[in-house]
Amino acid sequence: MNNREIARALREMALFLEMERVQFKPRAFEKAALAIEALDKPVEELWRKGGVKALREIPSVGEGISERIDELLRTGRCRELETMRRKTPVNVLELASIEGLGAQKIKLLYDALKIRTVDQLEKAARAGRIRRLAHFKGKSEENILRAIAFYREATARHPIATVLDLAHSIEARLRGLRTVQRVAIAGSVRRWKETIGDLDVLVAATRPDDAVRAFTSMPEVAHLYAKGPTKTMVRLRNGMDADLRIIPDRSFGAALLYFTGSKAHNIKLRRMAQEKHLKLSEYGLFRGRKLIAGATEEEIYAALGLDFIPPELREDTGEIEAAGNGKLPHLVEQGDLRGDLQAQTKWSDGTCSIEELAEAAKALGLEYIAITDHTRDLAMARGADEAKLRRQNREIHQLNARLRGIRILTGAEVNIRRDGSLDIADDLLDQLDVVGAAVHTWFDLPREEMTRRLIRAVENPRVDILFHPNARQLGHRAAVDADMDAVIDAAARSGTVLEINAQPDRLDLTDVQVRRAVEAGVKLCIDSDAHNSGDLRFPALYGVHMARRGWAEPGNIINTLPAEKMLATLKPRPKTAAKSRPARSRAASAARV
DNA sequence: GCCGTTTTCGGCCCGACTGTTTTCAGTCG
Repeated sequence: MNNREIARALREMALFLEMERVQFKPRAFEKAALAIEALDKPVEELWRKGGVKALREIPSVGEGISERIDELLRTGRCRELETMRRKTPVNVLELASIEGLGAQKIKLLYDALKIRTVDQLEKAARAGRIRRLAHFKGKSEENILRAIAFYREATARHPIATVLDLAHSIEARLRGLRTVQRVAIAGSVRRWKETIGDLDVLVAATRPDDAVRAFTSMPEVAHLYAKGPTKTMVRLRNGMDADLRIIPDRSFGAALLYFTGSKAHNIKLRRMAQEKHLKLSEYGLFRGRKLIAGATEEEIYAALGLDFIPPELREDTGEIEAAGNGKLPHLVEQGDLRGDLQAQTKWSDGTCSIEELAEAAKALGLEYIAITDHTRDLAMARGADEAKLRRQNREIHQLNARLRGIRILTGAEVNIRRDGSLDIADDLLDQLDVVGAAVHTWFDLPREEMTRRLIRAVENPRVDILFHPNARQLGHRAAVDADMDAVIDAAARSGTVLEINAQPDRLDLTDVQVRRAVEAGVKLCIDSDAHNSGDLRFPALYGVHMARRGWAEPGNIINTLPAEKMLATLKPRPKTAAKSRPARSRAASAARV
C-alpha cells in the first residue's frame, strides 16, 4: 500500500469523524494524512524496517494512527474505517471534493436523500430534490451543479512554468491601475513550488473597488465564487482558482506573510505568537488590540524573534527553528551561477551551433558552458558515437582558441543502459571535461533493479554528474521508481555530482531530494539542459529556486565556482588521458566545494 | 489523536464569505 493510499484512508476517517462531530480527532487524522503525503519515502519501507515504532517517527503520527497504518499495511484494510463506511455508506472523499460540500452537508444529504455518490448528487439536484432540504434552499442546487461540472473538469496542479506568465500578467494589469498602491503575487508561486494549485494576488489600494472590478472582469475569469470588500475568489479558464485580497497598506507585510504560506508555516508562526501572548493574523501582529508589526514581513519575523525566512523555505521543515537560532542557510542566488554543465547543440537534438550557444551563455554573464550532446544509444536524438564526439571535441578546441570571455567545456550526456553501464567507451570519456550520465530508456524497471542501475552509474569512476536523476517530465512522465536516498548516499560516497535540472518540465532533483543531498554532503550543479539559446535562462529562472527550496548554499553548487576550480571538484581522470583539461592531483580533486 | 523552550495534561490558527437557521453554522484557505 503506497503513501497516497494510506493518506486517503486517513482522510476518509477524518471526514467520517467530522460527520459524527467528534472534537479534534478529524484534524489529527487530516494532519497525519498531510504529513504522509509530504513524505518522500514509502511508509511501507519505513514500516518494514522499523515496524510500528518507525511509523511514530512520522510527524503527526502517534500511537493511535500508527496502529491503524500498521493494520492497513498488514491486512490492506482498517476495520474501524470499514465500520464507519457501513454506518454511513457514502463516498465521502468524492463528495467532499465538490466545492461547498463538507462533512456536515454530506451527512445531511445522506440522511435525507440517501445520496452516496457525486452521480446521485447530480441526479437529485437536477430533479429539484435538494432545494427542499433545510440548509439547501434556492441557490444551493445551482451551486452544486456548477461545482460538479468543475469537479469533472479534473483540476490538477499546474507546473509553475505554465503559471508564472499568467501571474505576472495579472500583476502588471493591477499595477497599471492608478488607485492601486501595491501588488504582490503570494502563495505557492512565491514559494516557488514546482506545481501550483491556485493563485493568490494581494493589492493595497486607495479605491479597492477598481481592483476588484479589474480582477473579476479579466478575460481569464471563468466563474466568480465569492466577492466581498476584502476577498474575491474566481475560477480561471485554465482551471485554476485565483484569489484577490484587498489589504490595508499598514497590514501588507502581514498579508503577504499569511498568503505566501505555507499553511503549516503560518500555523506554527501563529502558535509562536500565541505563546508570546500575541496574535498573528493577515492584518498584523497584535498585542491586545495594539498593532505591533504588519507593514513588512521583516518586522513581523523580527517581532517574533526570528530572522527573515526566504519564501522558498516556508514549509515548516525546520526553517522556523533555524531562524530562531540564527542558523538559516545563506541560500544560493541567481548571480552566483558562473557556468552551465548541460547543453545540447545541433550535433544531437539541439537547435543551435556550439558557437551560438557559447555566445548566448556569454551574453548571460556565464564564464563557461559544457557541451553535452546525446550519445549513441539515443538514435532518435541523433546521438553521437565516439568518432562524432572526437570531431566535436576538435571543433570545441578550435572555438576556445578563437572565442574570448567564454570557455567551452567538452562533454557528453551519456546514456545509462538497462544494466547501469554506459554507451560510450571509457577511453573517450577519459578525454572529456564533463561526463554526464542519464536515463533515457527503460523507465519502468522494478524499484530494486532501477536503484541498482542508478547506483552503478553513479559509482562509475568516469561519471561526473548524474543528469536529471528522476528522469521525470511534469504532467507527462512519472519519476522512475528508485530508492533515491540510496542513490544520494552513493553519490556522497563516490563524489558524484547530482544535477538540479532547470528545464521547467523536469525540475529534477526535487526540492526534497536537494535537501537530502545537501545534508548528505553531495555536490550539486544547476543546469539548463538547453536545447536552444533561450533555455539558458532556466537555471536563473527556475533552477536556483529549486535549489533554494532544498536549502542549498553556493558552496553546495559546483557551477558557482570558476571553471578550473569547478573541474577540480569532478572525479580525477586516469593519467593517460585528460587532453583538454590539466591533469588533476588527488588533493585538488578532493578540494571541498 | 497529537504534542511539548509554559510537556504527560490541556490545549488544538484565524478570519472571510455564503446562505439564510435574522445571529450563526458550514466551508474554505
